[in-house]
Amino acid sequence: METGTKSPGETALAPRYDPHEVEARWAERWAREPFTADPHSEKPPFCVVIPPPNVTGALHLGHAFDNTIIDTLVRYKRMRGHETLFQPGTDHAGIATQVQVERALRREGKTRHDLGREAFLERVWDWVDRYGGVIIGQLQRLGASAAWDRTRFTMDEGLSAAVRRQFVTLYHQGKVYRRERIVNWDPESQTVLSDLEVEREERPAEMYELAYELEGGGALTIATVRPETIFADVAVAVHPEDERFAHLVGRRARIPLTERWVPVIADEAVEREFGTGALKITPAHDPTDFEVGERHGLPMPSVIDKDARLTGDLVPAEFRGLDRFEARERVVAALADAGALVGRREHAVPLGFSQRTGAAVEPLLSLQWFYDTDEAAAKALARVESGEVRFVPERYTKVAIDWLRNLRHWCISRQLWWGHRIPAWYDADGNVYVPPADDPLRDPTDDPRYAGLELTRDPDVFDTWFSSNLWPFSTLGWPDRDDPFYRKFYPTSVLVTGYDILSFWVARMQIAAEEFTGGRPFDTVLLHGLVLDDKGRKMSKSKGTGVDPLDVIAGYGADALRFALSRASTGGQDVRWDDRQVEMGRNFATKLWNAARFVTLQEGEAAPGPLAGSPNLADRWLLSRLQRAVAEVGGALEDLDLGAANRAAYDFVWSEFCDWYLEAAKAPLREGDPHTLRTVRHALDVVLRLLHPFVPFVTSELYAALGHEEQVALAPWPEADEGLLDAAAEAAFERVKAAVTATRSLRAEADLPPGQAVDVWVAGPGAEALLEQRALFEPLARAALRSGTPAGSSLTAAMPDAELRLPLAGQVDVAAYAARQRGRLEKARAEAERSRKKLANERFVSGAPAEVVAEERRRLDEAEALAARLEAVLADIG
RNA sequence: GGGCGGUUAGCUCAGCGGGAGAGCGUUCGCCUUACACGCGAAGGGUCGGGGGUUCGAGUCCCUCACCGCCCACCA
Repeated sequence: METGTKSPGETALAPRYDPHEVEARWAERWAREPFTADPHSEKPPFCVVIPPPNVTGALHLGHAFDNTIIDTLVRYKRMRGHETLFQPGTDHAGIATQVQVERALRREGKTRHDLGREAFLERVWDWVDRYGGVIIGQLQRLGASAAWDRTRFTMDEGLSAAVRRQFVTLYHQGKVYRRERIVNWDPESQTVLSDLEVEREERPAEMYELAYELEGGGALTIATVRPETIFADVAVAVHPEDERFAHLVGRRARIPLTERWVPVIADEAVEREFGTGALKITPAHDPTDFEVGERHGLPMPSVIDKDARLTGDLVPAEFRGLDRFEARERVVAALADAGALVGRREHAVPLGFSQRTGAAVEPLLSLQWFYDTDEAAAKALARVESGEVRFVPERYTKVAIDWLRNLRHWCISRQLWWGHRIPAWYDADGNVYVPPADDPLRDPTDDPRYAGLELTRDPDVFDTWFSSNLWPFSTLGWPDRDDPFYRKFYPTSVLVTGYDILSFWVARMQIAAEEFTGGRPFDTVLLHGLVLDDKGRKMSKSKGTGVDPLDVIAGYGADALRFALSRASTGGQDVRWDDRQVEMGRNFATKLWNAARFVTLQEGEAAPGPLAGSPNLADRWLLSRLQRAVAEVGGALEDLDLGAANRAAYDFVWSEFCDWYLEAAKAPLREGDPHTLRTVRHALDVVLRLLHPFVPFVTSELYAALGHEEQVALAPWPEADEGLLDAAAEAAFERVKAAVTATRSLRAEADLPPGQAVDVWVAGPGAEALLEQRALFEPLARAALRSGTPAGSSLTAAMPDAELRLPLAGQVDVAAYAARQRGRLEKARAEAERSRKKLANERFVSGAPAEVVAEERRRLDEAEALAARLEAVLADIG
């Protein structure tokens, strides 16, 4: 590739960095030559599967967050010598995709029923073909170093077969069963939903008190928020220990507006304190009532249909066919007329709404497929409790445990067309036929044993999550356990996702892994927060509060976006969107570009031989600091703390490498110092590798510009070299830095133009050491360093071991200067006083660690020396 | 009703047991031949309130307040 063959001097780096051209070029390369994984490699594996985005969706910030974190880790591990597999792919997203296509159809004035199942599915597949590649391209633009040659889709042949095997196996194990139970019905999308797909929200409503006439006289008043369902009542319940009603249990009550008499029963589910203490039991339309009905063996008539309208013979003709909300008003009016309505008041009730359509969910009795996950969940739970599966941040361990403990049977069938069709067939009598366990792909209609039977296939499909739960192993070749990828990369290393789908996806993957792989699907779960809008609310497309990552990339570049996201990933905290963080990333990429540009502009021969022992203090300081930075960044990445890694890398590169080292290197480089040239080039090389996981594009371009044939993504992570650590050089350089900073302050206080040549006089015990580093000091301070004290008046900067004096020239605001010095003196005195007090405390001296006490003594000395010098300075001013 | 997170400089956030940091913004200087998406200097915080543990507490414990999220079958 042409970008890989440039050598320094061959093509100068552009004076201004343009991320768009550079990023587009590298993204295109990584798409064309993906980072393939070798399952036969001897290297240790590191595998992360992408949380599969909706195949027809567009990249949003949640995806950008997932993939930035994943890719940063994967790039790091790759450089660290792991065989990495970033497994990409997409999800068919059953209900979401079907709703999209139905919406498009509606614009043509059609419904899916006008087309019929087959034609509709063709439309969906067209849709997938048309939009299906879009999000993959967007992920590539983000710089995801995934194995694009292995891209999977949950409706692929292989993955579909895996889903089918899952169902068939579970069916024959008796864990999957078909039953009539109360379910969450979405009347808008006309399908059942799992409990997780229902969002609870409190809504203002009314609670009605209704009097049920008792057999033999009197009445029992019950409380309800759903008076329109009274026609499906099969009992009235009170608490077994409620003496107010004990005598009524066993008698019968008449449902108002009807002539039906139902028993008064006693059940613990009734709250004595709530409402009137009596409850109507409507098993077909309330989950609690359903359980009560089961306990008491009550009939379960339904009066609401799948369009949420009142239906059936039990409903008086005048209400039949009415929508549930309209019916409520009419029934309430009728109840009032009949004198049965004895009270009504405002009462907030938690209502269920479909996560997808927003429609109010209707609890209905319905025949559906359920999955009993208890056994597998218990195994998964044990692995979480033992720490075999680790959660980061750790607090989510408890959330995961709670969730695995309190699982209810999962409704896996959906009345949709788009998805994996349930491989179950029925005969005329309703008997179920499922493929044999050892041949799950064989339809019962092709099974000679059932020849002659009239079998119809279940029209329903599976919940989307009933395929994505297999993702960590279905993408690696399962059910073929001999697939080299499955053998090499399973279980996967880290699962990265937002905490909001912990229960939807993470727990279900663990359960599926227990069922089919007999173990954990991943070692570690790294959960990140949600990206919130600038006001701290969840981003929402419908409210228009969303930020489009593609706009961000267009405006600032993908490196900038990645920088902002990795920096923001601390402790699973939510991220409030802030353009300034992205700007920071853009500026950083540009800074790096310019630093590299400076380095590549240096001509000459670098010194050969080892780096250690450079005669130049700045070189030794930088090499030592570089070691620490590499260790810190690597350590933070090993801890999965990307925010800390990002900060450490940023701080080192900007504040130390650029601000101090490159500035300090300028003078030696001007004189052709081969040691400094070598150090500068080496340091840049290391810096590019250090930063590559965070800002892959700009580092790739620059690394190539340094003349490397191999791309930086495949270069080794910087080697730790303890021999380059040099505490003495660090301390000595810090003293020079302090003197330079003090001199610059003097300059600013004296209001001297930066161009003006000045002398600075140094006196005191530290003078000698500074004079030795004159060559380093002078260009940084832009001042000539002289020994001793100047004649005439001067501004003085006091350091603990020396004074720096700048001769006064012209008018200076001495009063303001003196005030500042007094402020410093006060501060120094206060610090000295604090240290003195502390050291006078016997319990501190004996109780605290020796090095802390020693540090305190050092501080005291320093503060006292500084105070003394400041006093002298102030005395001079008068 | 349970559980969790947050409250640190004007803004957005790091720091989570040894004397408060960053970016942006503000003030003052600078086109100092890598970089004005920049350089230098400066100002700015009793780390939400109260109590406790400790030689020492943004940092650990308790408590209160406010903001936010998750879970939950009082109709």
